[in-house]
Amino acid sequence: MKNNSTRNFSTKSFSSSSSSSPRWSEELIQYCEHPETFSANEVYHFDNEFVIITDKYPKAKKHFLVMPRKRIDGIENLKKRDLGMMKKLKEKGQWVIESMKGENPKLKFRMGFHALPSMKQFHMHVISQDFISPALKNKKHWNSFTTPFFKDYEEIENMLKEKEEIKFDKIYYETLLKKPLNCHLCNKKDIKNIPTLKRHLEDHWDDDSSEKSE
DNA sequence: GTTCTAGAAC
DNA sequence: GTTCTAGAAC
Repeated sequence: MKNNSTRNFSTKSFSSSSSSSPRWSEELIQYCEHPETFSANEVYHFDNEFVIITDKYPKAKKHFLVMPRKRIDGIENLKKRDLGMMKKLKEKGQWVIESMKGENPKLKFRMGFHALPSMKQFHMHVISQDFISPALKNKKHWNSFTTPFFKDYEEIENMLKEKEEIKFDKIYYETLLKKPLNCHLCNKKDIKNIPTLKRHLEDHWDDDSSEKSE
């Protein structure tokens, strides 16, 4: 088998010939601009104002991104005037959660935002709290959803009501991502490594009790 | 955001 | 020797 590396013609003049941000960070934008071009597995729902996609690398059994189709670069570019959009965003999120709970009442959800998102285009995570998924692979993945790095919807809405700008300290929030692995359901702290954490999460899912002794 | 992989940890 | 993490990616 050959390493066919001869595909050098630059395809698709995407938005960033002058911008310095890498292409991968802009991947969400196409879902907002052309939701109709994606399969139902990728785009769960869309209308004129919002798109709901299934996360390409889900970190739990159910993991969606809910986004306004209007271009908003990131959480730091939210303004007070977006409070109306936010309320509808929340309703979209709640709608997905209800739908998923209909499929499996055992699922618990949070909806919210990363303090320091990697992807452009403002997006809200709707993620089930089992965190059982092959795509959850490292400490950063874990801590981004289980430490204060994850901001619940209500917190952001309240911040926006109080201040015109939302800004999180980069240094501080990056340190949160390096914290030890602690269980989000029981008092187990400093879990040895990711494979051990994954077994622990499976146990929680199986016996459905949020208090584990081990 | 992911992939890949060197070398740390076990 | 194998498992696991964490940093580079031009």
